[in-house]
Amino acid sequence: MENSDIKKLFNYDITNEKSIIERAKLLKGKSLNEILVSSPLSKQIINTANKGRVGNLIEKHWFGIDNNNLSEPDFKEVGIELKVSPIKEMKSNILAVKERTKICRINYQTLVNEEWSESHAKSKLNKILFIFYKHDFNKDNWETQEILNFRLWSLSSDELIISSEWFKTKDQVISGFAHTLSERNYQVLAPCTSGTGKNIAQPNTCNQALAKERSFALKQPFINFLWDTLNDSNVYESIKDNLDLSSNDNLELQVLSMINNFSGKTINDIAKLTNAPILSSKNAVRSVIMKLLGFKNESSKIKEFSQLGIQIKVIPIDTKNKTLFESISFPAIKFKDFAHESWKDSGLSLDLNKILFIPVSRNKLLNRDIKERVLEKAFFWNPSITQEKLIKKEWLTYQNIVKQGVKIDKKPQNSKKGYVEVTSLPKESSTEIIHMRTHARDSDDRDVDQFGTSIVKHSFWLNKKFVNKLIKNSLNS
DNA sequence: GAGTGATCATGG
DNA sequence: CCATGATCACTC
Repeated sequence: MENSDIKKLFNYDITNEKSIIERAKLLKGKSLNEILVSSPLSKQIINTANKGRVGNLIEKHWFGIDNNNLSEPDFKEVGIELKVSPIKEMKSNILAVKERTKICRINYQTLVNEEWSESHAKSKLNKILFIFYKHDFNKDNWETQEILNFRLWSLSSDELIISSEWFKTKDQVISGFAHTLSERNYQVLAPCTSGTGKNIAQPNTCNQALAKERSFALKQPFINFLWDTLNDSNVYESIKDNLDLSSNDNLELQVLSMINNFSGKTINDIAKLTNAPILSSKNAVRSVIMKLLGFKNESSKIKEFSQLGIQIKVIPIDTKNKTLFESISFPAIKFKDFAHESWKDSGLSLDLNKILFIPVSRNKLLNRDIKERVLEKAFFWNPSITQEKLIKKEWLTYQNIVKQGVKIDKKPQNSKKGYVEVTSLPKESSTEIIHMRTHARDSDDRDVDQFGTSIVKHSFWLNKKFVNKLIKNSLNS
């Protein structure tokens, strides 16, 4: 279609950034069906099996751009690439980006000769117009999915980390190890498997090893940060600014050394040294740590941790044995959603992406006072390849049971209701790393599964024994 | 005292 | 009020 035709039919100037943004603004609140209905083009049957369907629909029926597989940006005159990103409801009231955003396919043969400034990836990354829509996994509701918001993002602010990860991928391909690439070794721009999953040839390999087909993708936490700051950017503070760091490379080490400088001290001592108030709430310890890390507001979110998908867990341990009192919980799942999730995009997979554990010890019997608790040695953890495989296996076991329908028996016991509900879900003792367990206000705080069965709210927990091993390893290292 | 389902308590 | 971090409490 000619640009002049686009102007006539779609009422905006495809060669002008402002005009494109004005057009994008009108998308807010519209359902996919409304977009189709308002389209000046003839409708076609949408193939709901096509993963690019939402993007294609918006490109074609809202912006008048023909679907293509050219390697130039969608709005080529202004160098803007259009990406749609599904938003899912993680827990009530909290909306988050569902998955990574694919940028472009990696061509191993040509990548090795590319320069960053002229690369295929950079041409797609320079400027991206993200369009966020509310995802519905039920295909029958496909057309009612609604556009929530949009954001124009420029590479410049994050080019350092993104280009360095592009080079990291390139270097590995140059050295003939494209077959050992893994998304897990990257923080923002990652080579993730894509396409049909088949294995293809790579240059420079010495044993003819085939590599999986991959694409560059911006990882979920990074996109989620862009989404989250649309709504309220004030809740974030930068830890790099607070600690005066120059790059992401040593972020973790710097954070650790900052915290571990104070290990062995009581919360009271630390609060005094950092001029932090001690709150009466359960996150009192966390608040003190935030002050220690230089945060002005102890309830701020940490910008870089959000972008990199790192979360902090302050974990109570016993002074003597340095072991957990309890397993560690994550937010409650929603049974209906859990039955439909894929492991990679699951809530748990994101929660386990990377964790900063901050153990705080107390005497099991005597010491109830938060002030007297002692900061122990903090450490980062993310699942190793072996651990992740096991976690995924255990997660799938739970998912399969939920898919079939959880069985619930009432067993008499001396509780409020006179019985406890025993489910067919595996217990902690029969798993190694994670288990599922009730997580509710009380036994009337319930969820409903896809069969209409009422069940007490549950969440995933990290097994006590497993985390105890992590603590031990950290103390011995 | 480990294991497991139930429940408390705070702050947003 | 509700989600969640934290912990309780009953049974074996």
